[in-house]
Order: sequence, then C-alpha cells, then structure tokens
Amino acid sequence: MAQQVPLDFLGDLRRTHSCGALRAANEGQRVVLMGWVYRRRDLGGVIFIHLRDREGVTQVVFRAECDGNLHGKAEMLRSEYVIAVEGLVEARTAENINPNIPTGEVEIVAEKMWMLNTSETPPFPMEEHVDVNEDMRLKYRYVDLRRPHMQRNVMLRSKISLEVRNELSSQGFLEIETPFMTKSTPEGARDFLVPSRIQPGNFYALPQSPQIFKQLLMISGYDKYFQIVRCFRDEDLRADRQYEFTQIDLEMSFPQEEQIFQTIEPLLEKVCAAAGYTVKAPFPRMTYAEAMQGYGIDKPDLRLPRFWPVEDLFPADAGLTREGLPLVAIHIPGTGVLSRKERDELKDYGRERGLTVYDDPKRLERDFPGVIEKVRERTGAGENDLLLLAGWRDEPKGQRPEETVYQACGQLRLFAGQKYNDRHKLLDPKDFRFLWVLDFPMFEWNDEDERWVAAHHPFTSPKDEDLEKLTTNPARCRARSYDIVLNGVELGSGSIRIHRQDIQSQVFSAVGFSQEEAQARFGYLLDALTYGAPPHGGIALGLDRLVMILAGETSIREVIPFPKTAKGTDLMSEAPAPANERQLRELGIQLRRPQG
RNA sequence: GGGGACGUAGUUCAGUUGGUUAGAACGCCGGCCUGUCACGUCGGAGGUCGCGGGUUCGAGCCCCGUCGUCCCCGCCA
Repeated sequence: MAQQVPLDFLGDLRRTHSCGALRAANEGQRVVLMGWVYRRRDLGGVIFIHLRDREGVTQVVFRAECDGNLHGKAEMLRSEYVIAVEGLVEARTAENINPNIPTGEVEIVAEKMWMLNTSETPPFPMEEHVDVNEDMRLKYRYVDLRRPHMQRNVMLRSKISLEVRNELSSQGFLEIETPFMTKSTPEGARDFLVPSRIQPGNFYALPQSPQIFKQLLMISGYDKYFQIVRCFRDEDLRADRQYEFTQIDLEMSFPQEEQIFQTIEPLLEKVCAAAGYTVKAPFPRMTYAEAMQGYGIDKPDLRLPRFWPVEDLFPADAGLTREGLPLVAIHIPGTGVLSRKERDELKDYGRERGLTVYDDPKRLERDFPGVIEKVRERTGAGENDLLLLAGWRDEPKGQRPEETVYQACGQLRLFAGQKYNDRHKLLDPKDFRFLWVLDFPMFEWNDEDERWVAAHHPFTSPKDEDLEKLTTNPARCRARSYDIVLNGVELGSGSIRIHRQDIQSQVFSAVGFSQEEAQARFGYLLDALTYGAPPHGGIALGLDRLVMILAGETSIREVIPFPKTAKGTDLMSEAPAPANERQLRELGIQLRRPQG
C-alpha cells in the first residue's frame, strides 16, 4: 500500500504551462505545473524532482532553507505521485544546465505544492531505457501508456490522423461514416458476429472493411468519400495484424488509376512530413508480373536489389533448373565472404522451399566458362557481394509454376537480406521506399476448395482488355488493382471497381457463386449497380502499419493503445469473458459444450 | 492447426554435471547528505523458481502434461 499522505483538492487551480514548455525566456515568471513525479533526487537539504506530463519534463526544486514545511511535504513524494506546483522559473547556472531535456535551462523553485494523488510503486520502471516483458506492459497498459515512448507513438498517431483529415478534406473528400453492425460477407476473412436479440438466430457481422458501403456511397453520388475507420477480421494475430485495425479508406467516382495515385502520393508526402521525414512523389511503379519476376513477392522491399532470371545465359542443357522454369540470380550487396556454415544455411533454407541453390559462382564458372561474368553484369553483383543462383528442383507446381519458383527465390532473398542486415545495415528503417504494384491477377487458385478466389476482392474490375479471360483463362486475367508498398510492407490496397451489373455477375460466377447465392449475399449491391452506378474506385491504407513504420516500430501493438495478445486476449480487462446465463437467454443462444 | 523461443525477487536477468541457506543490477523501505538530473552513500526487506505430475537419496536444472507471452507457417476476399 502507498503511504498515508494527506491529499489536496484541485479546487480552481489551473496550469499555466505544460511540463515541456518552459525555456530561459520564461525566467522570473510565476507558473503552475501539474503532472507525475518522474524521478526524485533527495539530497537532504534540497530535493529535486522531475515533473512529467505528455509534453515533457521540468525540474522542480524544494529547498529546506526556504520553506521547511514545503520541503517536508516534498520528502513524501514518490514515483508517479500526481502533484501541482506553483513557483518561480529560475534560470540555471551554466554548469547546472541539463542538455538532455528541452527544459534543461530552467527549473521551478517551488513555493506551493498540492498533493493531488498518490501512486503504488509502478509495476515496472517508467524509464525509457528499460525493456519490460510485453505481458506486464499489457496488463498494466494504463501505466505503460504513460511512458514517454508510448506517449510519443500515440501522439504521432493523432498527428498523422489529423494530417490525413486535413489533406483529404483539402482535396475535396467528404468524411462519411458507415455501419459497424452489418451483414456477413462470404469469402475473405472470418467475420466477427454479433447476435441479434430481437431476431434470435440472426447475426450482424462487424465489417472487414466498409467496401460495399463506400461503393454504395459512390452510387449515391457522394464522389470522394473518406473515413478513418475500424475494421474487424477474425484471423490469427501477428506483429502486424490485430483483430481490430484501422484503415484510411477512400473512394472516388469516375477515376482512372492515375487519379488514385495522385490522391495518395501527396497524402503520404504530408504524412511523412508530419512525422519528420521527407519523401518524394511520384513513387516508382511496377506490375505484379514485374514484382514477381524481380522480387518473387507482391510487396517488394526496394532497399534490396532485385533478382534476375538468368537461364538464357546458360546452355539449354545446363540442367540447373527444371526445363521451362527460371534460373534465378540473387544478389545481396556488401555481405563480404560468408563462412561455409552461413552458405549452408542459405542452401538449406532454399532446399526446404524446393530450390537447388548454387552458392559458389567459381564452381559454376568452371563448368560454364564466361557465364558468371554475364550474370554479374546483369545483376550488378560485385566481388564483395553475395551472389546465389537458384533453380527449381521438383516437379513444376501451381497454376502459374514460374511464380512458385520466383516466390521461393523471393523468400530466400529476404532471408539472406535480413540475416545480414545487422552486420551490413542493408535495411535502414528510415529509408522509406514507397512503391506502387499494379495489375494484380484477378484470381488465385485455392487448393483447399479447388476453385478460383478473388485475389483482391470480388468487386475488383478486370482490365478492359482481359475481360474475356474471365471465363476463358482466369489464371491470366488481370485486375485493375494496385497496392501501395513501403519497405516490404503492404500499406494499402485498392482497385477500380466493377460498376456494371453484368460484369459483376460474371465475376461472381467465376469465383463459383451461383446466381441465387450471389443474389442472397450481395443482392443489394447487384441491385444498386442497376440504378445508375458510376465508374468508381478507391483504396484503403493500413493506418496502424503506416504509423508503426514512421514510429520506427516493428509491431503495430506499439502504436495501438489497447491491443490484444497473439491469442486474442486483452490482458488488462481479461476479455474475452463468458457471457452470463441471462445474456445468452435473451439472445436465444445455447452453448455447445466441448466434447468430453 | 503446425513449428520455434521464453517463463527464477516488484522489474530485467544470471544460476556450472542434478548437490549446502537460489544470486546480481535496478526498484522498494529506513538512515545520512544543500546542486542533483539514470544523484551519491550506509543499512534492510523482498522468492509457491508459471502450474500439475513424474524420475531421483536429492530437481530452478532431467522427463511428461498444462497455462501464459512473443516470433513464424497455415490463415488474413
């Protein structure tokens, strides 16, 4: 228990400044500060405390010689006590200036102090330099959020949201809300369901995104909509995935892709500027096919160089890869000479993914004289760089077999890049490399269900010239979709939508919905498309991921005030929790007991 | 659903081949200290070694199970 300390009332006392505001220019002013006791240094006759609020830290000094009663009261102060202090701003002498804090030129000589509240000893240190296990931080999140590190992240998030609203509003976008209690959509992620009390047995679903509603808003004539909106997906959690996450969602009428890019690029310029970084539009662009052929992934990290197909440089019968499949040269700069063990690790990693990895260019040079020189020329790999060749070992796999090879090579490239990042600083987190990826395929093959599923979502328009491939060759049908990628992270995803009912029906049927099914699931959208739906399209950016990267974090939990654990638990409130019998009865729900 | 890492004082960690009374730092409590700013100094308290079972003369350490946190795969239209 905290010691018994007589508390004071706040009354009509007001702050004059924040704890981060005072400078030498304020010398001599009478001020009132309020905040938390960050650190206390009791030197006997004089007590220093650092008083903290979200704006910063200011030193307050209590001198016994000036006021014995006040000094005695200050002796009771402990970490995280909440106090108000009135006193005079005094300039510190040159040797006493603290260069580590912005208010370090001054201190407050306390004349009055109000003890507003005590605090238990915090469950973990408030200091920034101390790492604490995440479960402790989440259990006492209200304390963790008080630490300067989290306060910076939360404030940065607010700043970025404000910047988004300002920029989009100034571009003529309207902020419009859409419902959270809506209808379950098939495909996509698992929905969170909300039972209806008035209609037992019926359920609302929380939106995985406001997709259909924003399309309906376009049909309703609200050109240029945006929303900073919570989305819900019941899938397993990760460092960059939570059940609830926030999208910067927008949609416009009559756009070409170009207009979406021209909306987002200045937005991201402004957002980065708000975080203190300069990025320059236009961002580079590449097609999905180029991304796969150069990086083996649809979200290339441009901080590492691309890989290159090089099978054409070798004799046709070289046998380094399966016939008809690519041989890939992977180049990681500046790694220097790797040990036997390190190279074996790379080979093993590739082998587990179906690749045969050739890690020794000299040996290949012996078997195929002159070829490595050409490979180095194509890749730009120097003598001090890592150069790996990778071919496919097994039977060709998948509907787009060359893609399977590129994907494995892409994983190997990232594995190697990240592995040597620490040593060689290949991946600077403050080197922001935005990228547009265009022309995704319309469909991906789902092995489990043995059918095509929409790669983006089933409202994405096929490219005009690929329209007939919807039925004839779905594997090669391209979509008018685009992703914005930042340093290997998918930041956002969008598309030009289908605005014609006939095409929408074709797409539903391509992903295996019967007419009746499509009507039951999306009848209202199909109907709406018949009432004058304009061409429209948009995009949604993951706000959590954006803030995460700009804050230099590697988990979105660091930029979400109250996140859940990997098992979906809130360690503070202990949600989820059982519903009581009365709640269940009202909802008409009977629990199915686990077997046994 | 699968793989991996971790769990010891309030916190962060160490703990040898299985062997005496489980340690350190920070924090906390008390004393001293009038210029500190991660104050200093002297002293003190603080442990269900996540939980349950097993092996053993003996378990923080070995085995089985279980719970929790983190990372990855699957999953994420």
